[in-house]
Amino acid sequence: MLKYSGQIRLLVAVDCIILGFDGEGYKILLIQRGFAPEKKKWSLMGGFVQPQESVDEAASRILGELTGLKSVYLEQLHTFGAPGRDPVERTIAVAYFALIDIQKYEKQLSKEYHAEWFPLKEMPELIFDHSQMVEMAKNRLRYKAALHPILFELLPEKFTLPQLQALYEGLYDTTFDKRNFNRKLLSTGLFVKQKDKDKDSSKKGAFFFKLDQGKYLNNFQAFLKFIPNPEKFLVP
Amino acid sequence: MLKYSGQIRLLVAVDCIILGFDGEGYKILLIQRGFAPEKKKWSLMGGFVQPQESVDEAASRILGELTGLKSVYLEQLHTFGAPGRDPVERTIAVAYFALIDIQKYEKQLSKEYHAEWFPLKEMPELIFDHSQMVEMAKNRLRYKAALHPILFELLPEKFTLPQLQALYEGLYDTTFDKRNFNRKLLSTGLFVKQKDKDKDSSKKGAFFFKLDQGKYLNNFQAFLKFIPNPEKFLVP
DNA sequence: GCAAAAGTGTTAATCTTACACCCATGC
DNA sequence: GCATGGGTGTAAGATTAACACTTTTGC
Repeated sequence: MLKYSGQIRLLVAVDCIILGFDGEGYKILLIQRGFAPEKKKWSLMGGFVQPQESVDEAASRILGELTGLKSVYLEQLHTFGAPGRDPVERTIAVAYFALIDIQKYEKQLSKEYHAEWFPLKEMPELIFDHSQMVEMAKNRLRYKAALHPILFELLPEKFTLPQLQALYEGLYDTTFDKRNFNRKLLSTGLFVKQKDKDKDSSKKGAFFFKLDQGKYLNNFQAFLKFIPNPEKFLVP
Repeated sequence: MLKYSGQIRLLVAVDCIILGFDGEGYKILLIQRGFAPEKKKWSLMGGFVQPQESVDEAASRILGELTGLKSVYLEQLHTFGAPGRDPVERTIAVAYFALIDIQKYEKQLSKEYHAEWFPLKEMPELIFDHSQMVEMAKNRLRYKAALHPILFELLPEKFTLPQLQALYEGLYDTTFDKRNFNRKLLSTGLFVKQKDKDKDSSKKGAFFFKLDQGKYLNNFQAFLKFIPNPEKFLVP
């Protein structure tokens, strides 16, 4: 089935930037590369696109192999195609980023790949152009989260307002006024207050909220200003 | 230099969505495919990534071959990788979109490809998944133009406020109040009023403006709300 | 002199921000 | 009883949106 003669064919890989939140801060899931070159160095989880699967399917498959997760938020980020980016052989990398709730899935991580969660701020040096991919994923997430309710992909079903605020503050590495923050978030109407409280992180306890799933799915495209002064934080 | 054994290699193509504005409306530059399958059907300008060039370079090269243009706004859009998208042979397509000022460059179009500008709203059926690519490019442009001063890539050096308004109204297929529109745009401080007027499109004539290049380059990332109620128009 | 398009200000409503105190509880 | 973190309201300022008339000039 090779019919465009005279053209070269290239390896096409998928690399996944897997970001998580554990209630404390952002983490990234990395694997220790098991083969040369750069053996033992840390790397994004990746793999080659197979003959019968789409690139999107390859990304899902690779994410599933590492974490056992299906139906995780997964979005194509960017394609990296410099000729020398993989020294072994020219490879085009399509980068995807995934958002997962670490607490929910921690135990499902495959042992096979020596995967480890790193605090995003203490990420080790990565192979090839993977650091650049992570940087781009961070920017994309900041951009998107300023406008769309995407960060809920990182939270458990039930969450508290202080947790939510920590999630936003961690992403933008800043602090927000909790009165204004709560008012803005609640005004979206996306949340349903629960009767029970999270008593783990304070004496008084903070009420749990759940997403109103119907509104969430219908309002994802809603263009909301979740953070003040977005221009300070965003890179287009 | 084939060292990742056992993996298949794929054709990697670049397809360019070339959008222009001619003072009247948005246009898209298409070529008539010169070979089977789908010969004579309309198509985006594309080509294969060559051994020594990056994917970005391939996009620039392909754009240059068709239009003779260098230093045009060109941004990677998305990678399309379904197995059957090109019936001839499996090909991964990295789509880019370009913005150009038609009036400036009209005459440089290469004859070689039977290229033609179509009003974006009267675009013919395209081969493969190219229509989907165009749809995505439109959404991306709408999204980006609502927040960043990107549409100036479509205008000549000197432009008038009514032209600018037509540019925005055309993109969102709506109308804006000209008092509010002018005030909002001018409040960005990105424009320098000229002494001369454009007398072609009205009797009274409209003053020309130029971009303040310094501010434009420094403020591109500025996060401005160029259109009211963006949530009505945007798809994330 | 009139048709056609350019240009210009004000007001009301809404949204955003800054800011400080009380509440509930575990220890 | 006190330390810790959760929860709430208001007022001033800024921004946005709605709205109509005058100006210029080519014909």
